Amino acid sequence: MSGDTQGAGKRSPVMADVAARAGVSHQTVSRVLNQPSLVRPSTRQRVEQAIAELGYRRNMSARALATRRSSLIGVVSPAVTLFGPSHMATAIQDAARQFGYATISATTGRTSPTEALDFFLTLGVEGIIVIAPTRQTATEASRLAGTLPVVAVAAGMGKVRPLHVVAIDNEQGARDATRHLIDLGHERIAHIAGPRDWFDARARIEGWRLELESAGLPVPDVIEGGGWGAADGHAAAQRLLEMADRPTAVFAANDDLALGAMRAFHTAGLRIPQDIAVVGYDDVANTAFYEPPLTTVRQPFDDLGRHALEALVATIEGRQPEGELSPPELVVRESSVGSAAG
Amino acid sequence: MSGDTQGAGKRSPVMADVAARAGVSHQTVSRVLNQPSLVRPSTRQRVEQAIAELGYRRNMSARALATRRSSLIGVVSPAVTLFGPSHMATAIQDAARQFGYATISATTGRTSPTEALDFFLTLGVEGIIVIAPTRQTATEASRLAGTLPVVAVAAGMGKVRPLHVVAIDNEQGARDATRHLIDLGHERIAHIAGPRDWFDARARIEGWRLELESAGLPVPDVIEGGGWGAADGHAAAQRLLEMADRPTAVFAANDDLALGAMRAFHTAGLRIPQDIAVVGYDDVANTAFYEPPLTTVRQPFDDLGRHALEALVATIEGRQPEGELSPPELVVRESSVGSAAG
DNA sequence: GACTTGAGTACGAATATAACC
DNA sequence: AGGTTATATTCGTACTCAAGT
Repeated sequence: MSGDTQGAGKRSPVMADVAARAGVSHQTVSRVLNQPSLVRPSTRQRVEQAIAELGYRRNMSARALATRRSSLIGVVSPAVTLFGPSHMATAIQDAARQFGYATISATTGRTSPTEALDFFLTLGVEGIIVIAPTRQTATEASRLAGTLPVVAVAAGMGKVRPLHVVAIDNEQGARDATRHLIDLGHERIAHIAGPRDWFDARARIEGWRLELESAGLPVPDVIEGGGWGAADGHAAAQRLLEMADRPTAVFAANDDLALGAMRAFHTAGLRIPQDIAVVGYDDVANTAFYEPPLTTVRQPFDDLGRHALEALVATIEGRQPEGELSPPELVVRESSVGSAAG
Repeated sequence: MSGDTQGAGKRSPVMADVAARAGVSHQTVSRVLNQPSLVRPSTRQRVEQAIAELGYRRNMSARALATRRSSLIGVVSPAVTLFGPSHMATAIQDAARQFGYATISATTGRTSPTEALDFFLTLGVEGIIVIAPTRQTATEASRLAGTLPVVAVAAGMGKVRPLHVVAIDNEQGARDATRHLIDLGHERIAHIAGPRDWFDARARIEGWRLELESAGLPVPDVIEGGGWGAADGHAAAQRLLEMADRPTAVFAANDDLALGAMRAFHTAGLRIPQDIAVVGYDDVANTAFYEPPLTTVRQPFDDLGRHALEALVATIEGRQPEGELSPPELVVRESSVGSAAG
């Protein structure tokens, strides 16, 4: 069973090959690559031509070994099926590329945190970004921070040394959503909450509560969604429908919960928003085509991801992280205001 | 500005440290790690203990340099916001981990194919998986295959040496969907197609057409969605509504198109499925909570991803790729059969 | 002395070869 | 011999230091 296997080409050229072709030492080639200004233009050009002709490419492993820098960053995130985390992961990846880093990702749930860390450390990542939606993951993240640079993305951690934390202001977004419903004249505004161990879920509950209180409105019991899925929203809405003093508006902790709730309302014969108004959170894809189009709060996930990466790079390079995050933004659609009503 | 920076700990232990602690040579340590059976149990145990005590961990860069194997695999995929590609990417990642590989991903669109390849080659990936939904990307993928092991995931490529191609049978899925509508008694069944340059889009058109023909039904003109988004489906549906002999059923090339179409139908006052039945494709998240719940075709993306990875690993190791793919599966919901109707 | 270039070695693990009990 | 362990070299790049113009 011998014979040519796919990809079994000739050995790729190394620095020495380039040096030989250009008639210089390998050291000069290295300098052309790393400190071009120190090389005489004519020599440099010869070397560059040799590089081009040979299709030479630096070997990252050797480079990493010599510089003790892998150019690798680890990203830990919860299940990628979730809109926020997956968007952030993409944003992080793009930003990393711009800074010359490649990202390796691990998913919480499939891989245990310890296992993921082990994987990352063996690969020699220079830093880790942890998308930490719960206290547990955040705690684990902060534990790592003693070992190597870590940035956590967590909605409600406050400052936790030695961890740098970036976060969107979920509380403000929730207040905006609730305020919107109050402004429309609603007085009984329910909240379908996400899993209580998520910072985001808690922050949205808090924002909803605070806004109701500041408007002098009653704060009903939170309706527990249990999870983040449409099925959870559907179940929660059914419980809501059985309440004595049924709310006239619902603020759901995310768009999936809202979608499930709307389905339950329709099945029960209620009209949205005439009989019950609905507001979601996240502005996931297609919310504009829900039945009816969903009013929701758009989150600057791209910003957040880029911000997290920049903070990590700053930390790796020993600088102080900076940068501003754009706030969440209410997107008004028909699920709260109707097609032509106010 | 000197002082301790986060993560600036002491240098991590190397093989020599382990060797010193265990009172052996670094060579013996290496053997304990790579060919334990060749080391006397008592020695092995001493070394293993030293490893544990020091928290020693192999340095991948050095290892990669010496073995000429990076344990890295590159994945090229279109925008991650798309359901199929992102699911597959996750499945690939999980499978890769099991085989001892880490995945690095690049997104078509943000990064040019050439640029992505360059990135991968510099990192020294051992192979590449290209999720190639269009002829263009597939062609680019096949071009790489001369350089290193490549597996393409493409819905309609057929066999293209030296490329190994894995694919789901989109045509069959489309036939199943169309058959379902025919069985329900529909005779005018329209198709809202995806972008024509996607293999998947073309295969679904073909399946729809073949099934109509084999049932002796007329094959109306394809309605071009243009893109894959709900907005595209919405626009396409509006054109459909203006048709003289309006269809009684619509098979959309994916769930987003179907969602947009349903929105347009509702706005036009049509009932689904009584006035017009709708079937989608993909079974994305939440389709069970659409208004009404959407009949669709579930694709085995996880299988496909794992399959692609296994094929790549086989190719890297010089074996012949094998394995079976599970077929697509029709998921019947109310958008085609109503809540209690037939 | 300013500017370029080259020789030699370190990085950390793997491995062929030799030495040991 | 046979089973273990040690020595020396290799992988490809970066960087210090010395030498050359």
